Amino acid sequence: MQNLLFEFISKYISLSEKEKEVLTSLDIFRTVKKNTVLLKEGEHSNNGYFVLKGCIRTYYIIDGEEKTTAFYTEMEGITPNCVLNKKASEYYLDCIEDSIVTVSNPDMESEMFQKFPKFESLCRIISEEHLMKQKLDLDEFKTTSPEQRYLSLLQNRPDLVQRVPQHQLASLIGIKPQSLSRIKSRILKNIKN
Amino acid sequence: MQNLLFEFISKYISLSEKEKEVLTSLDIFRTVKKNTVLLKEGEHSNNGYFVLKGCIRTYYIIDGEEKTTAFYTEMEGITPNCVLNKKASEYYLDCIEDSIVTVSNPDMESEMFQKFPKFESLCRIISEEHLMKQKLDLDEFKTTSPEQRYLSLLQNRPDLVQRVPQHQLASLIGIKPQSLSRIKSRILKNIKN
DNA sequence: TTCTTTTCTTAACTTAAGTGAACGTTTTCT
DNA sequence: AGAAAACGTTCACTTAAGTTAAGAAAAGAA
Repeated sequence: MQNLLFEFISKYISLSEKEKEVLTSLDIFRTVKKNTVLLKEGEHSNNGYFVLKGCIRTYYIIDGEEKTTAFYTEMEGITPNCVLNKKASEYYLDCIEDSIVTVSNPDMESEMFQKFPKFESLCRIISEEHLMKQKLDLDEFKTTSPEQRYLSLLQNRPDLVQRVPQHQLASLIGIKPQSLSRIKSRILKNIKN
Repeated sequence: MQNLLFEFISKYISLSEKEKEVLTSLDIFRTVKKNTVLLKEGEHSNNGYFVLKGCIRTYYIIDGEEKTTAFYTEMEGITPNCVLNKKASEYYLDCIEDSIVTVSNPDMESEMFQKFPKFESLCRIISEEHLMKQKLDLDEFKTTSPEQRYLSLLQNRPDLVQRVPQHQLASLIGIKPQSLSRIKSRILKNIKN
């Protein structure tokens, strides 16, 4: 399992054996069962996660309704809001598949940054990269229709369309499950003609 | 003008006189006239900007139509996509007011990081903070209606509603100018009753 | 200033998403 | 295995955004 993490990191910086040992010694790997809730609205957690296998979802409960806003799958990391701003979490995190993740917190981070400044570079670069992607995602959302967003999901995240319940997918593209059903049949109809 | 920048930075890290001098010596301050286009679709630029005064806008041209996706005002920074991914820019940047900005590029950055590792911490922290905000923005967009988004703008960015053309605001919340007009009159009507 | 262009609003009509309900299917639980 | 819950789809109806067009107001250029 470590190797997956090392491979990921090595895309950004090179790791010495010493550094790998320190990382391993932190004992950060956890297996999490499907449907486990990792974070609830209102909680103050310090845990950040990195998905090695499986899928984690973020969702809000607004007017009693679940609103799914993101999925994190293999080689994606999540630092919940409440870890950074020290406020109560506004959303939930749960595991929608049996998963293997790493769990870390800001104290471990600062310790690593002090021992190996390289890790702070790693985190800066990854943050900047994610920030860039996140902005593009918002831009895409602002400039496209629900149907276009569904087609783009089919293109760019075909795995998600398969592994995730449709009503959560609908939420992800900002519509109701009934509308997603309608969009699908509209697309099918247009293909046939 | 420097002082504005130093004040901003001092919210994150403390700056010695030496460091301030080095920053000043970089000669990064520029004034930019209203309507100046700072970046065009297809260009490869290395310039990042930080707005000291004024307003910069990002927009796409999709099917011949301008789609505004963001505004950057006082004390906000922009590192265009193309600087990080080294690909042709997908969007435009322009100045919608006479502005004062700093201009920097990755080379200057790495030089600063080497001379003063503190600056890399600064950039990591700011990146993480922005990433958090950006995710919240996307979550809000996914979970709200255009009308709610407009009301939230009135609340959270009343300055923008004043200083920005309405058709660009409409685009920002993902609708057409006609729909924004409609939403405004709907809101007015509801207040009266 | 005057002319031109851009911006904002309103209106009528079209299109697509929201809503509430029904129903068959799948999954989950015991 | 059997009952219950959750899920996905379809339908009829409602609501809101898109479209096209027109006209008034504001901003910018000559």
